[in-house]
Amino acid sequence: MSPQVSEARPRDREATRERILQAARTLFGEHGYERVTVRMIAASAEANIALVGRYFGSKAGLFAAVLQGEPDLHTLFEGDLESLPRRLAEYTAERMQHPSDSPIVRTLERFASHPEVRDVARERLITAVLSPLEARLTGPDAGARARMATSIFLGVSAMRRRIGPRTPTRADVDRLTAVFEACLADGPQGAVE
Amino acid sequence: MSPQVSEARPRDREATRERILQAARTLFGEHGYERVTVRMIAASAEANIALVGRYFGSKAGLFAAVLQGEPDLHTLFEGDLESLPRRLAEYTAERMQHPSDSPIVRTLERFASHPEVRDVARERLITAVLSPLEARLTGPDAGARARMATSIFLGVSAMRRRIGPRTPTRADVDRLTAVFEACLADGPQGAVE
DNA sequence: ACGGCTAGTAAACGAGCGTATACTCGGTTG
DNA sequence: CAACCGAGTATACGCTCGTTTACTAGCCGT
Repeated sequence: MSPQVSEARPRDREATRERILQAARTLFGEHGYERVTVRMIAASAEANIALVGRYFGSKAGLFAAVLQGEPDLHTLFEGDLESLPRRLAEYTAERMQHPSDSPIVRTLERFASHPEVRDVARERLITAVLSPLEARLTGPDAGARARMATSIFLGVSAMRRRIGPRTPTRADVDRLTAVFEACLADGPQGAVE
Repeated sequence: MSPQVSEARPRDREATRERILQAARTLFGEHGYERVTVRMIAASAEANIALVGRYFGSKAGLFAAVLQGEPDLHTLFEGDLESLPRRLAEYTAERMQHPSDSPIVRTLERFASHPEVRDVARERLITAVLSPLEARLTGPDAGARARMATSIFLGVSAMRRRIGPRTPTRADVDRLTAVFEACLADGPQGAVE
């Protein structure tokens, strides 16, 4: 028998850890925390179940590691302020089309009620989305406006996936832009009237 | 010993069924489908676990019965069209303050990925919220506008509860009103510019 | 060549889940 | 009073979960 029957993997702690992390990233983003089992992750990573506990302590620890490793959305909030609503709208629309992109956002969208997980996800949401967005805003109530925009930013796509996974049209993006303008405007009542 | 030691309940099939249904309504609304166990429901209703299966077939059947029994939101969408955005905004804001109200909405907000449950919840969401709202709209893209408004309507409060359960201020409601106006307007680009 | 460290494995643990079964017992009916 | 129907009960089944334990086997320094 030739030795490449099963293509034995070299023993590499760091590479295995990374495979598990990547599998968890994908699966958590796809199905959410509670619906993904440690066995699913291990199978997807082609690693032994026990290694998840060994390298990350627990399932919640692995989830935290996933969130830690995800890049921030800073670049989305940078650039000129005037076109920020449209950038948010386009990013939101894109997430509707390619739901497997951006596992962190999908994970945050559906992070559930597991107490252990809720706190770490909440903190991550604040540092990755809410705070950088708020930092860009001027005028009164910047915190409240950023909070509402974040809610729409994440909440819309979480719901949209449920009530009709249509690909957003140009008009949808335009409307979404108007929505973000209305909620980010620094006037006393936003874009109303 | 007086006979009221444990205040033995009279045997009443319909009353017991109703106690289970009410307990499920509350718990599902509070914690979502997956996080509520049949045992929790039975304990809360002070009924035997087996009765849940007897009266509702299964946990998913009980969930469906809860959704069936909840009243529609028709009244919210009735009335004059001009003030509809504000009514939506105020209702959304109220749900942020009193999250235990309206179990159906909370349930729909967080209905998860259980296939059995997703379909019934989706259908209920469409008939209770999306369709009546769409029926009120005129102009082109009424379906798309109603879909986006529904997404915001449910998604915002679902997210808001995560990133900061503050009671909405007057300015928040105003901003939310502007948001709904922007997304419900029948112009080509809503309220923008 | 050969211990020893360690990545990786196999298997089981205890707990909790939804569900199903066999039973008890109170109230009504003949 | 006795037979019976059905509401309510106690309990266990089969399963999956996250986690842990005891073990195997490859690589390295000497």
